[in-house]
Amino acid sequence: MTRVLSAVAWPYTNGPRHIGHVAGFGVPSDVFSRFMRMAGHDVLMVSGTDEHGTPILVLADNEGLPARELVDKYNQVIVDDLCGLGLSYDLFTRTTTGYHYAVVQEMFETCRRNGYMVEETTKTAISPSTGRTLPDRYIEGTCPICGYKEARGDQCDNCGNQLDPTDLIDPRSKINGETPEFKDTQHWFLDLPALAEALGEWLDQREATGLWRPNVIKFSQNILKEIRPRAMTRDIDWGIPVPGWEDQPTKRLYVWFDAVIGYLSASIEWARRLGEPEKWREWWNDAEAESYYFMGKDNIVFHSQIWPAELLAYNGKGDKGGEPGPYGTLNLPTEVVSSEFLTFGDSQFSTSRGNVIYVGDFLARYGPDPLRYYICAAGPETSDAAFTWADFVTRNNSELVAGWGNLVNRTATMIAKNFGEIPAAGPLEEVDEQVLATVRDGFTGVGDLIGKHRLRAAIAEAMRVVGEVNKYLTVTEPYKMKDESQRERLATVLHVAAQCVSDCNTLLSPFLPHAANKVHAVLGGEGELMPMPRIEQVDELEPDNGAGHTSYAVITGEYTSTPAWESRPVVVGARVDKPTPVFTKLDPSVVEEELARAAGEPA
RNA sequence: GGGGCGGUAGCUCAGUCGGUCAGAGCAGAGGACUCAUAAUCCUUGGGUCGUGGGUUCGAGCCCCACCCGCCCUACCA
Repeated sequence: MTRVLSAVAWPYTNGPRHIGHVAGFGVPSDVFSRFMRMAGHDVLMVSGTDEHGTPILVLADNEGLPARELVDKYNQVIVDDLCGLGLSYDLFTRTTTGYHYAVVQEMFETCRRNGYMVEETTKTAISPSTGRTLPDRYIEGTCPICGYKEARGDQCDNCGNQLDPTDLIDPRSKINGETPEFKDTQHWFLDLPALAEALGEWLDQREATGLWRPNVIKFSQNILKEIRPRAMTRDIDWGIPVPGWEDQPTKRLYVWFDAVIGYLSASIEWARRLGEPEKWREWWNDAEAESYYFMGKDNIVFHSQIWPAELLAYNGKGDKGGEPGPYGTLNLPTEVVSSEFLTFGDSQFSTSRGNVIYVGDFLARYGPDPLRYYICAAGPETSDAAFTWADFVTRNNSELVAGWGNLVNRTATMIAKNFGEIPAAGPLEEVDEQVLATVRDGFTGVGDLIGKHRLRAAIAEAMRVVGEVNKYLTVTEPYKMKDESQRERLATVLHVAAQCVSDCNTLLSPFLPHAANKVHAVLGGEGELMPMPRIEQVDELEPDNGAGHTSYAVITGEYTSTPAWESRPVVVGARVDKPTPVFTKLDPSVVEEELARAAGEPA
């Protein structure tokens, strides 16, 4: 048994999440976490919404809402969506809690005490009307090199040259068109160069495991070459106050500094709510514990560089030495599991262009498991993957419904018709032994692949096993055994089939937990096979220290009843009625409907 | 501009150390069967492995150049 931290990327509360988001971090992390629990490991799965940063303020202005109300609104939507997908978080919280603030401030202070936070003066663009930092990307102007009128502050999209916002001719804010002011400002910088050697050693060690996806490890090592100090504070009035700068309300911690600390603060919050406030340490201080971080590729730098650098600084493990703070020596990531991007046809999902499929809409129309299946079978695991409605319908109908759903249905129908309960088996023939062995071997094959985060291959292997069981029924032809003399053989074949369906259901349960519960019931099982998360309203633990909530919704759950990753004998005599289909076949017309909907036409 | 990833059958993608690697699933075609949501099972896969060079006895797999797509480059997974 190993303690496994499943650290799942924190969705940003600037809108509802689309299916590309959950394809990147959500479903893969849940499949892995569910599997690891089944394999007997002690999993702690944490995440939450990431609610600070300039984009929130810009959007709040646009929507005419205070930032706090805006993040409350989208936090609620995201919580509903992720819980609806069945993502089995132990705690899904948020960054605007007093508890998170306290942990972030402690991390900051210890990093600073250890010498890894350096105060520097820089020139930054400020919005004169709001006094906020104007990030380079929010500034545009005329490119001094090619004369392109809409060059961004950080780069000209026309000639490709990297720019400094102060170089732009006629710079203006993309938010409101005003001319930014460039002025000197004080900020705390994380001294990444002083941590570079330790980071490099850690990455080399990680590379040696051979487990990281090659693009992630290579990218991470590469960005180490040009490492520079990075500002961990901002001129903004939305975020976590900077310790020591409480008298300057327009200085806050950089959103990414605090967001990654969420993995730690959520773990501590979880333990505290459990009533065992030190229990989180089993995942963070024990060097034997493992931690897996799930995200999209645009987040790699924050998880393979910034976050480990913060941890090393906290642990006092960089060039400047130092001592860990009260949280002790914290574990660095075992593995950074990054997905590529799911695209919508040929282009990226884009909320602003309306080229988007929201998780909530998808769940309402098709339910969680068809989406989970699609993401596992065709998701952006090692390269960008294109979602199309036609492909979704095809995979749903010809793989999920016709392959797996049909096997469940035909097996249960024959049992219901002939026995009404799972019959006891007579003597097994070779064909029976073979199919049972094939299914049992599936646990090794599928499990290894999930452990390596190869979900596409894993679910394909599980579906191959399903195909073997379908073949078994075709070969043994139980539906032809109508004579009384064949009754024992019929019972044997159907018993074996039921056993295989049950085992296939276990094999597929990390991917399709909702369907797993239905199949479990079809075979006369009692209760829930796979535990599900729930939404719970909780009280703020540090009401005086946070962003003003007194209570908020979290996703949590009780997962100790998770079944083991192994074949479990079916219960002879368990009642089996004529089943209703577990999966729904989709009419091909939904492709047209969805395309019309995307085009903004009434469906 | 710099860095990264990718371009393999109609579609979506596998191809670890260079030598049965030219593959899988789906779609299509033919056949069998009927328990099942017309589902299942069997048979059927000549695609210049983006382009042009190079290294090698031998290259999707290594090197060079080029074309195309995507991502990162201080705040959209």
